[in-house]
Amino acid sequence: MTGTDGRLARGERTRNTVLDTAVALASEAGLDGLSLGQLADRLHVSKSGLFAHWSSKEELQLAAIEHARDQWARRVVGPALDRPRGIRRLFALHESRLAFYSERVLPGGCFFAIAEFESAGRAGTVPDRLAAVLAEWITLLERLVTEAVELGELPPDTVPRRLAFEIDAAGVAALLHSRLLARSLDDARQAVLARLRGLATDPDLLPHH
Amino acid sequence: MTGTDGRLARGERTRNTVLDTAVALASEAGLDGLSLGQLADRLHVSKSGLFAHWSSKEELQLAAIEHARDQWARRVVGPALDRPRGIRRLFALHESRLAFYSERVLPGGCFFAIAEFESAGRAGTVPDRLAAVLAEWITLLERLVTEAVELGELPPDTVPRRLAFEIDAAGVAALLHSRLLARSLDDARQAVLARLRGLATDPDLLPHH
DNA sequence: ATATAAAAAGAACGACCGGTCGCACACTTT
DNA sequence: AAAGTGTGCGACCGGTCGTTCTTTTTATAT
Repeated sequence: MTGTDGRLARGERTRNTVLDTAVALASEAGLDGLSLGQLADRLHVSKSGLFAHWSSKEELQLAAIEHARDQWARRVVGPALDRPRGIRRLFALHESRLAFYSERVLPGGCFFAIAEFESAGRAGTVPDRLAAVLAEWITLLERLVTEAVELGELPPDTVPRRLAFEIDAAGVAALLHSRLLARSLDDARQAVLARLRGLATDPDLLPHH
Repeated sequence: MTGTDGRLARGERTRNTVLDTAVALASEAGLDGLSLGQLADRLHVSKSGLFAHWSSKEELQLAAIEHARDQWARRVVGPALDRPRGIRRLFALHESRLAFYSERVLPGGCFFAIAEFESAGRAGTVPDRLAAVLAEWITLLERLVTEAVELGELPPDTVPRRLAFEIDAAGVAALLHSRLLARSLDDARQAVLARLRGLATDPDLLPHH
């Protein structure tokens, strides 16, 4: 009987554990600041043991990106997609993003934000992949805006790209200031809520406060 | 006759040159990522020569913060304060910030943004000083909003803290995405312009597009 | 039981990190 | 002229970085 090789299963489990910690550490120090020595120490593992699973730091970084993307899809995008299409789903996405920050799922707040800042202007496989994931996120926001327009919940002259930018901006700033300005997460929620209620053809689809 | 010690003058000149480059490098790699070796190489100077002016990397980091703050005050805040008080000055501040980014004054875009991300959640003299400078910036934005309200150019029920947050958020997101999304700077301008024109008692005080 | 292959440890590498030291030069003060 | 001070260099320190190589442990397959 084959199919469940305990060795492979153990490796898979190890990889997952390592990537969990790697994403958490990188959310604080960035993908560059992430050090294999510190990562190994945190996991009570030898540094060379990591090379049994990834052949270089860059490969581990790329794996961490995919891991963080999965986490984001599961914890932020997933719950929003449970809501009905349109303006409610759009706002729910913004709210679950803010919840991800306020629940401190990652100690640094957000893996992608610091990674994007860090790799701005640089070239390479890692920045390329990060750019692709970011484009995915912006496209998702734009698509939800477009759907709300098509459903008649937002006015037809809405510019999806700009509204998506505005909503994302609130999230980015909330994260950046969350350590310093206590109310930044609440400000980000209220700002987008007020903006969407101002635009919505039926504001009652959204919470009142 | 005293007052012009050639040695002191030379030192002052050197310090300024070093800090210019330090701020530029730190805008890309962050204050942590800033390496004394790379900084010295870029300036065609020996590493130990840097220690003739600052006793540790942390002191150089603190000096770089003050240098970047001066630069920001001169190139962003100063021009805006030439405009008449009120909503025009408020929007001018946003515009000169975006100009600072689009002119690529710093190769990384903004010294403070990456420094703030990097030092989020950490303790120490450097994060403390960065927090103080950020608070200064937010306070300035809030004050300009408040002035516009007092002049009757914005409605009396305006919440200065929230509007300041919204304007800052557009700037932060514009910077973060400027490397990837070509129109992010224009989006940030249009978003704030539309928002302020929507609120203003006299929209003609602001540009039309 | 034994062969096999994945997982992990351990030691060592060259490069770079922030930092220290002594020394030389330029300039001012006495 | 001598002493003192600001500036800057080159050599070097202990430590950490990513990486490589060899060896040992662990679990499956035969």
